[in-house]
Amino acid sequence: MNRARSPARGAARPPRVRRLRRKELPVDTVALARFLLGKLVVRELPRARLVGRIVETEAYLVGDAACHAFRGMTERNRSLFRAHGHAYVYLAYGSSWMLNVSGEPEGTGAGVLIRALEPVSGLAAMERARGTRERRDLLRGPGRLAQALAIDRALDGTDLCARGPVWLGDDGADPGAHGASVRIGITKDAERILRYYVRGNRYVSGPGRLNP
DNA sequence: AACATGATGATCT
DNA sequence: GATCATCATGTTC
Repeated sequence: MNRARSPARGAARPPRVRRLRRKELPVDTVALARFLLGKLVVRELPRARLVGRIVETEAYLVGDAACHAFRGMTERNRSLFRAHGHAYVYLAYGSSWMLNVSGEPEGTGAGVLIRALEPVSGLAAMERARGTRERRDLLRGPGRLAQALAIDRALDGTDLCARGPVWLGDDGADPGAHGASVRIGITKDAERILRYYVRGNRYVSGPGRLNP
């Protein structure tokens, strides 16, 4: 591999990452969507640890027609009803896996879609999984990040606050200023301002007009 | 029939 | 390099 392309140029060791505890997560889906900006998604693979910083999220709420749980629990959306901090992974458009974090107490269906990550470490494995070395395209977009991190249905229901194949971390980095907009790619309840992103971050997805 | 998308190619800078 | 329009895709209800 070409070490010159590593993002950790000049770093003697990777930054220390602390796993988030469930009681640290807001028990409110909107609050969680904002809280997660700047935090880390850590994917443990047999040969590598892949890490990305969350730079874009969307909240899907109780009573929200765009939320998969809107019409009640089904076999697919079951994980959305787990206690906050569990993974809900589903297939969109027949080909893209979506990673969500459940956001309410057990029995209530709502969650946060992780829409984009900034690459932090494990870039070589991400490049292999994505079939490109274009850094900006590795994790920008919910389907791309799932592909880069080898996230699929096998991870649905995973406790993201426990030791396991994928979890949420914090390295103490300043999350930076947040922006908000309508959500991307939906038709129902499309006017609600429930998308959050890190202002000025190059790895945020979506059209420029939504990222002022 | 709808759908929480991405790759591609055209066009502009 | 950025942005935009187009369409392939197959699960889910």
